[in-house]
Amino acid sequence: MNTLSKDLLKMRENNIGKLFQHAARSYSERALELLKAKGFSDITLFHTVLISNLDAEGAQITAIAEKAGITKQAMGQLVTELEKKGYVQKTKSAEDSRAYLIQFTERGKDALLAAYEVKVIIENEYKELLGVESVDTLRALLETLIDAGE
Amino acid sequence: MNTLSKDLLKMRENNIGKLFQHAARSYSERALELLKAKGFSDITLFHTVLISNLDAEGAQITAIAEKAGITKQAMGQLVTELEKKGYVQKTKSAEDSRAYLIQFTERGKDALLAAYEVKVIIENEYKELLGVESVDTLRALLETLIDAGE
DNA sequence: ATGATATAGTAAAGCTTGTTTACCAAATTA
DNA sequence: TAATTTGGTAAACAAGCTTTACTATATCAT
Repeated sequence: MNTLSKDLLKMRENNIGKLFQHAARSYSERALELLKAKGFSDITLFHTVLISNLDAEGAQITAIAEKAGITKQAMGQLVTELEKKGYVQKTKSAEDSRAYLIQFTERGKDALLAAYEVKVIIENEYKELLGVESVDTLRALLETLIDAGE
Repeated sequence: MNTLSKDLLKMRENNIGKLFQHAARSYSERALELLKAKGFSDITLFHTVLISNLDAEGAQITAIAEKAGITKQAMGQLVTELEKKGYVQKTKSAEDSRAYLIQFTERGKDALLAAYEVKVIIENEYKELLGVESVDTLRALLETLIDAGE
């Protein structure tokens, strides 16, 4: 069973995992492109990890980190970067003097709104390409797979 | 248009890009788990970039790199690592004395076979979960999206 | 109230998965 | 034969993290 048949080699192509990866990258690149077009060229997708996990009331670093599924150190770094760029602000928490409250600045809110618009644009592009029903199907299938994997 | 409504915040959840990412990670983790169970615990998914882009006849580093879509330096590093682990061998090319021929060792062929089996196992798991037709649909939709993105 | 423990956050080092820049040697082309 | 291209290596750097270790504050048990 050790000889490598040509057939086997041919069948290596197109595993679903790779399709997921390519789709993810394709989405990311498009999203970044659109975000740039809307005037947010200093944000990377790394930054959107924070932006998309912070809510309007603000939250503590540890809480956002947990929600985002990364360490608090990594989130701390993100906060520092986005604070420098003027998207979030960091104030000492009134209730807990160890903690900080991270909140959107006005520019941060603009970015969140833009991110949302980008999402809608891309989904519409998908709908044009595949049809509305197929996009729903795609989403449902992905969700089923992801839920099963946990 | 600057106020952040709760509704908007709610709608941030579940963008398709994230679903792609999660699905990709879920696939990767399962693949690695199965590969480990088959006795290949010293390979990471990074390594499969080489394994899945090398064919039975062997090829030059630059050629594999181009196929894999990474730089030749990165591929060179991969080759070095997998050579150390005994999965590939590197011999001087007869035709071009600048070049090397990278080929699978017996263990490398075993790994390739195992990788193929893993792929089949995961696809069967997906078919059990979603049904055969839906897996085909999923694949077709992903391929359409990816093709359009290029 | 006090000591033990948990939690919020920071700091520094290291890892993975690469890229960029710079280079050498051999091959090809002019 | 000179100029350019190609195969490969080396070293430095970068993104996007994690691990380990630490400080300061808060909470819990006694």
